[in-house]
Amino acid sequence: MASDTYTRILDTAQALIVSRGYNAFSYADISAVVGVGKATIHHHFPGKADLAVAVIARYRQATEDGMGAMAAHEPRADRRLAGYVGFWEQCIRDNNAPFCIAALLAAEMPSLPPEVAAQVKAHFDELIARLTGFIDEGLKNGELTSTEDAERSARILVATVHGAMLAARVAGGDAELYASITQPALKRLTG
Amino acid sequence: MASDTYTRILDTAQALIVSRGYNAFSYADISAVVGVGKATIHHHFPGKADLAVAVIARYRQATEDGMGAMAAHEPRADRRLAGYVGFWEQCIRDNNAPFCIAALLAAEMPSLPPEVAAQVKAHFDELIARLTGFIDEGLKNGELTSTEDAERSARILVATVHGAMLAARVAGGDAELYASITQPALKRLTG
DNA sequence: GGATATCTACCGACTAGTTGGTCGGTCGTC
DNA sequence: GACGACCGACCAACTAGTCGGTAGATATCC
Repeated sequence: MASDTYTRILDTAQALIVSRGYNAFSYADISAVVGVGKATIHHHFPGKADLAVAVIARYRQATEDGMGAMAAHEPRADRRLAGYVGFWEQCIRDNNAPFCIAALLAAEMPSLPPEVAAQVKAHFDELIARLTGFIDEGLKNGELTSTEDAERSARILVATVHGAMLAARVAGGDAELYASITQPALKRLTG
Repeated sequence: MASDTYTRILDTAQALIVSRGYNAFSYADISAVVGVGKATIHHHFPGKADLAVAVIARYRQATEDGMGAMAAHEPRADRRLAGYVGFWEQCIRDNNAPFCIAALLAAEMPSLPPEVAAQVKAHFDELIARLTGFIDEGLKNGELTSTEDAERSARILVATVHGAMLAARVAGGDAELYASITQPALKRLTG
């Protein structure tokens, strides 16, 4: 069972990565926030890469859980996509985790330890696969329309969402700007 | 007149930032590549932030020059947009500077020195303004069509381009993937 | 049931290496 | 002789990571 300290280290690391990326957070930062010795962090996560991998692995799981719940409880494809896009709008609005950790790490890709890079790639693949599934269903039952195939539509949607996150971040966390970019992208699929 | 060393420091810093971001490049890295003492870099650029600002300022100028040239020599709006989108496709394909420096720094925004952050914001504003101009012209003379206004169309295009860069980077520099995401976004405007 | 061994969580103190940055000084040129 | 370009040596602060050790819980053996 995951101890309290273990979880708090993960939480803090995640928050720090979201705001600074992989290269600009340190064990000392986490140590100060959690109120625990640096050595303790090494006890739970031997190296920095291990810590980052654990953070992304948990993030991937949470994403999969969220997507799975949506697949189970929301039958309409258009609402599923709106749920994905809207989730991030809310995150930016609440300023809690206003950026997709994987998108941030994607930018740092060339300087990432290989294990971390592999997790980032895995997240992208899973995310695209999930959304491709949603869109594919929607195209077949007529809830969605697109001139592109499902996978390409998914990739375009994700790219737009990530690009909109960047724009919102540059604008100081502007959720309206994010929405004004992503809503048309959504509407193009939902018709 | 900009000395040779001065320019080579800028070039190297730019390349390093493109591949690693602001936080993960050091004076020592540049020193090793350029073959000049660390103190020399400080002589030309007193602080790290000064260096980064100089890199982005030069990048902004180059962008403005490129956009200005396009405005002067390419009368058709659709070809102007294709020029912008295609420029990055070529960069990814050649693997020379396969990422927009400002998009990368945008991700690191919260951990950037204020002067650097200001430059990033300025680049985004200029880029949007230029593309908005192109699109506005195109909509008026019928070369382009869109259900959105010019500025929003520009923001959507830029977001898609930046998101596609991320996707291509995760996929190990896949220019085809970049193109497969950006081409439909372009076609939506050029009809 | 009491002594003993083991395990996990945790810590202070340390290390070797790196970070951005400073200093005094040397060289060649105008 | 002033000036810009440049350098080696240095600095304090920070980096990830190591080490030996402690406190407390849990299990094991007699």
